[in-house]
Amino acid sequence: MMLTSDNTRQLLLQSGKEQFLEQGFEKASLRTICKNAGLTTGAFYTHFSGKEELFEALVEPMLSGFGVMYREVIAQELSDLTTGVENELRSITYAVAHKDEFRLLFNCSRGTKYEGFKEHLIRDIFYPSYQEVFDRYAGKPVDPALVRIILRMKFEEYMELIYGGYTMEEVKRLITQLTIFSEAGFHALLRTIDGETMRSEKANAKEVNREV
Amino acid sequence: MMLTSDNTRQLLLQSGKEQFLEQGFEKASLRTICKNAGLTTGAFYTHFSGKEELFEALVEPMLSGFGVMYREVIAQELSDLTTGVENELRSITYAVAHKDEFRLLFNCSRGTKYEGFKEHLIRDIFYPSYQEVFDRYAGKPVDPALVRIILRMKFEEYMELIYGGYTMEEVKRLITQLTIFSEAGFHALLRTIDGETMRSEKANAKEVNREV
Amino acid sequence: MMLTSDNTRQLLLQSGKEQFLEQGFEKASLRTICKNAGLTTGAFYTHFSGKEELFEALVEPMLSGFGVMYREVIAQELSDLTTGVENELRSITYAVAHKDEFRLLFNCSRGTKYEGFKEHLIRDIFYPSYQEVFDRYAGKPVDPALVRIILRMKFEEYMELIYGGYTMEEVKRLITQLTIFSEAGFHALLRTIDGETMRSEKANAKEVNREV
Amino acid sequence: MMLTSDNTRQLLLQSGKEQFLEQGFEKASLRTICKNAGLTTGAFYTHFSGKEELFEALVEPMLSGFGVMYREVIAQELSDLTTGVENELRSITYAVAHKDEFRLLFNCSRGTKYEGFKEHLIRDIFYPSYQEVFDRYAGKPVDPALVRIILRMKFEEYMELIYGGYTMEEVKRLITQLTIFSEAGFHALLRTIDGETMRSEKANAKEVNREV
DNA sequence: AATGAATGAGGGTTCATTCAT
DNA sequence: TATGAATGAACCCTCATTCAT
Repeated sequence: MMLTSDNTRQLLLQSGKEQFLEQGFEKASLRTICKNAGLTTGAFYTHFSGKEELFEALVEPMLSGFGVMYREVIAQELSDLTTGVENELRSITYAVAHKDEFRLLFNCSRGTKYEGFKEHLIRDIFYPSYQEVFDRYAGKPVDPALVRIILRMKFEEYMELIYGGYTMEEVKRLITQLTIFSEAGFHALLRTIDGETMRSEKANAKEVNREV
Repeated sequence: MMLTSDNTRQLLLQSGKEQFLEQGFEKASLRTICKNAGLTTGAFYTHFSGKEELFEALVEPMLSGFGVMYREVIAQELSDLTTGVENELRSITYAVAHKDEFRLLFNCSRGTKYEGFKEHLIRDIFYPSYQEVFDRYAGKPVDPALVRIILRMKFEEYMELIYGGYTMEEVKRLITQLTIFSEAGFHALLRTIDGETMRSEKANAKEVNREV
Repeated sequence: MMLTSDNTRQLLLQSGKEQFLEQGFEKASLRTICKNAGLTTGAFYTHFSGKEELFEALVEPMLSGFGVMYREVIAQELSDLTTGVENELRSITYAVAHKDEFRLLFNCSRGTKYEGFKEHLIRDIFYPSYQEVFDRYAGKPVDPALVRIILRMKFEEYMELIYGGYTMEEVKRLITQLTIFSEAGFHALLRTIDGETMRSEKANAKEVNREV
Repeated sequence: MMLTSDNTRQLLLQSGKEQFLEQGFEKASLRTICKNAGLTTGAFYTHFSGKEELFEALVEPMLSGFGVMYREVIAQELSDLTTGVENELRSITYAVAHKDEFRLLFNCSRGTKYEGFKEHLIRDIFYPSYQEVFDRYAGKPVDPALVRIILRMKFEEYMELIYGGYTMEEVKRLITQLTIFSEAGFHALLRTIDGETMRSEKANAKEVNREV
């Protein structure tokens, strides 16, 4: 009977995920979710306190898992600036494994407490560490506007890698290439900003290649 | 007076815009929109045929204006590959002037015929010309996956430029810097892909700077 | 200007007739009626006090005309029992000339004070005189149930003659034939009821033919 | 309990029937129907998918029952021309038992898919077989206009028998008498049309009586 | 005589949630 | 655990009518 209960809960989670992905949280009908799960609306409330709790139950495990992973990644990122590709690959692998939940979080959460989570993530979680990494990497404070923009671009890069339907090999190759892209770009930027444009091209160019 | 009618329409558009931005199209209540405009729900239908028409009236003028501008920009882009910065600036300036409407279109249109417009824009409008520009620029076919990703990054760059609250001077500076970023990145990418990584660093590095 | 006014009124009457015939009184929309007449809803109220008055204005002239005619017909019917065909033809001719209005009255008046008019007409207007004619014709009281039924049948006969799309010649022929039908039927009925079934067939049969 | 559910459905059917009969389908208010049934409007949708389904639930069982019966009746009618009275009695008995539903169908169905059902019934269902019966009975093609009219008269005869509030004995007697009426009338009509008016009165008159 | 914006009530329907069973 | 009937508020929308202009 424990099994039945768990099973029912799983059915509801699955059906809820489908509806939320398809319709968004607000438009998704609890009736439809229950019907597709082969249950009545009444039964739903045995397992969840309401529509929002169902959404939370879908998203929360992924979120805490992501939090654990992210803390490890950022620690390593700060201790060793050359671990970029592996860390990114690790993040993406996690995200691909939780594709649907990420989509729920980013695209289907209007009306839940996770509405605006993407902005929160970027501004309050990613940005501070990103700024720190950039500052260290550049050896001096980098324009926050540039960091913000490049962070958002990186975020979008991830999104396409996650949802583009690529194999993990393709993802790995693309990450490698995009790291070349980003780091070469960043270096060129630093040179320009420093007014060092005409200086030490060789060294910089070599560095780019070495890092990739 | 004549003004009353126009005025009411404006009040509804304003109130609608606020509600749609705040709640999204589906969740936004026509009652609330009307109440905030100081009207009964019945009065609404003197001015609009329904909720969706109100949304369209908010978004359509911006869209056709954008279409006109985009056709000009892309024509120039194809005829002269070095006009990037000005064209981008022009696009962004337009978008900043229609901030709210763009946000309606991209973030608040679920349930309207504009749902999925962002994907349509990227995939069907921007991507083909973007691929063409990249192919010409590289002098050979570029991996579509890379183009897609870089396009999405560019798109996100725009988003931050539009919504980051920057002055136009800041935007101009940032675009210039980000063009350096992108083009340097792209060149580095081409070199890598060509297997030319170890060769002629100087020439390439110079080229990057010349073009920007 | 008097002409303009009359004209507008006529436009509204025409448009109203069409809508009432098509949708019935209740479902017919005053907005649509006005729009089809090329007017605003406000203008309507210059000419009519409301939706129901428009309906009345369509039906009332025909009704009083019919009342005048009917009183003449019934007077003659009572004074000369053999004038049936001419009287029927006269009634039908009138009805055909006011087809639409009759249809409004009988089929489209739900929600107006004319709802139930057909029942009123049959029960309170036609039935009493019909019973009287039958009683006189039979020379003794005829079963009211039979009179009611035959009256309703006759009424339906009229409906088909009016709305069947026949020419006036066809109508005339059909009335003549149906009079044979009705009178032969009625005579047979009287004989049966009288228990005179086996008697004086010849006389009765002759009488039938003579009367037609 | 189980009864509660069925009970509620019955309450809604009853209340719906009353409102539909009183106001017609379109004007009848679902809110009123529910209120009279002692329910909220929301509860209604547990039992019916909408207003029209409630109407259908009232009318459909009667319709299919009538269809079954009618097919039997018409089969017998075609195989044995003298079974008229019993068949009519059977039809009327059925109709009397479903008085309200017939009225819903014929007088209260505007706005439903049953709108125009009476015309359909007369034109497409009854008329063809009626014409056939008449043609066989006469031994030659009978003027369709006459058949149409007499059919409509017969239909109206039924209406009065159903709604006149007669006992079944009265109905039986009236049908018998009206069969005499109709058949005598029809025979007279045939004689006239044949131009045999002056000939063989005796034979015809006898035939009439024999058949009735 | 005509406009058309505005009213306010009501339309059918859907919703997340509750609760007796 | 699960049912599903019931709630009551809210949804978008349409209506006949009014009235300042």
